[in-house]
Amino acid sequence: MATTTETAGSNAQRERRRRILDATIALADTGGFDAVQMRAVADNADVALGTLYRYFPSKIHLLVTALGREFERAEAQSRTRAVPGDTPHQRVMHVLGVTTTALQKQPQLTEALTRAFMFADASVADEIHLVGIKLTAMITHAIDGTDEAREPTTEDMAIVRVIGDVWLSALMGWVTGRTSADDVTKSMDVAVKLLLR
Amino acid sequence: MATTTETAGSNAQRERRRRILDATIALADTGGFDAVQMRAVADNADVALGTLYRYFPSKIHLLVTALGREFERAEAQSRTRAVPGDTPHQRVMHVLGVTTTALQKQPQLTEALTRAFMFADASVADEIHLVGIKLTAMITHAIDGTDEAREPTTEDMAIVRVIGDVWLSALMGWVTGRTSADDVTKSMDVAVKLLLR
DNA sequence: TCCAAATCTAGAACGTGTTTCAATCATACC
DNA sequence: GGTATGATTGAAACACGTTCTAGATTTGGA
Repeated sequence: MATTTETAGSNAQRERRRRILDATIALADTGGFDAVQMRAVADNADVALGTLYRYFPSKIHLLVTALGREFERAEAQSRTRAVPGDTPHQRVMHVLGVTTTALQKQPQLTEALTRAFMFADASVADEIHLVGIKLTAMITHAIDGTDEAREPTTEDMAIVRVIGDVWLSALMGWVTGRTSADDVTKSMDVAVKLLLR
Repeated sequence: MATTTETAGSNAQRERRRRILDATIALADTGGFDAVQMRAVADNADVALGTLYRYFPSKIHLLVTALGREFERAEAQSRTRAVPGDTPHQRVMHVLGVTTTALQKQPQLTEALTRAFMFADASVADEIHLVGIKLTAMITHAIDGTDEAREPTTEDMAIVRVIGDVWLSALMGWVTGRTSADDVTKSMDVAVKLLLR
């Protein structure tokens, strides 16, 4: 793999970067989007405010990058095992259900990361794209069900895109307190039923 | 109709409210979300900052209310005529196409209103709900195609919900500069094809 | 018409994201 | 080892959403 942002720079720099992202996640987990204050992140990560801004040009970049790291972790884990369920619908719902449950356990963190994702503009396109790829991989893997990666068809990809859209929208409703976590699962179920038939 | 927020208060108050919303739209149309600064809105509407906050408790409330007003206008207009097209798919795409074209002509305004919608939390639930109702009405009317309103089936409503979700997601990609307006139309087309078959 | 209550105004002030700057520190190269 | 270059620090300053206050104005009822 080519040298990416994660592995660039000196040891000390990689350490700083890790501390910053750890502090970000910790603060987000405690108090959500509003608790991720740049001064607090800098303090907790033991770097100066200016340094924080040298590593991440905005709060949104910071949070979306943190989201990418979490997503990467989740997707890597999901990749290791086959998804239970007899039909694509069941398997997709299984993955979505597991994920939703996980998100429910850390509502503040979910709120912070989702808000950042929604607010991100073109300057964060790369990080957003990474998240999209990971999500697509997870759902495609679920439709497939096997350990082996298969080349998804055009229709598969379209379906996955729509599922991702519905998911984001449902998540948005949940993190903004307009709907319940149950509603997320329900609307996913309806959408998946419509799409995988 | 019961006395709603729009018609409550004295003449002078209704006038102030209208001036505020007009100033909001004008600023949004010029410079998008960032240009809608509370001090600028107050100045342009000839009210004090404190008064602005008495009418709308936050910038998000202000923008989402303005969005509701615009949506109401659009839906009222769409209600007056039958939608052209021979199939539900064609008719829905016609409505979405017309709407997307309209939004493209005022990209800054679209950006401001969409961002506000995405950022809105539970305290704006009423205004959000109004927008949802209007959108649902427009798409249901398009599926139907006739002048007469028909009671939508459960499946209709589910489909309309999913279409709305995909639309929001596509719009989000567009207003944040990650995708083109063409992409919006394309992804709507794919989603509608998947759903209305 | 007059008064009490509500509303409006002008402006200061606060919090947090972001920028800037001078001084200090670390690193790489001679 | 010495030095140039870049990174880091600490702190101040700015922008904009939001809150607050004291006084002026408007409104609605007696």
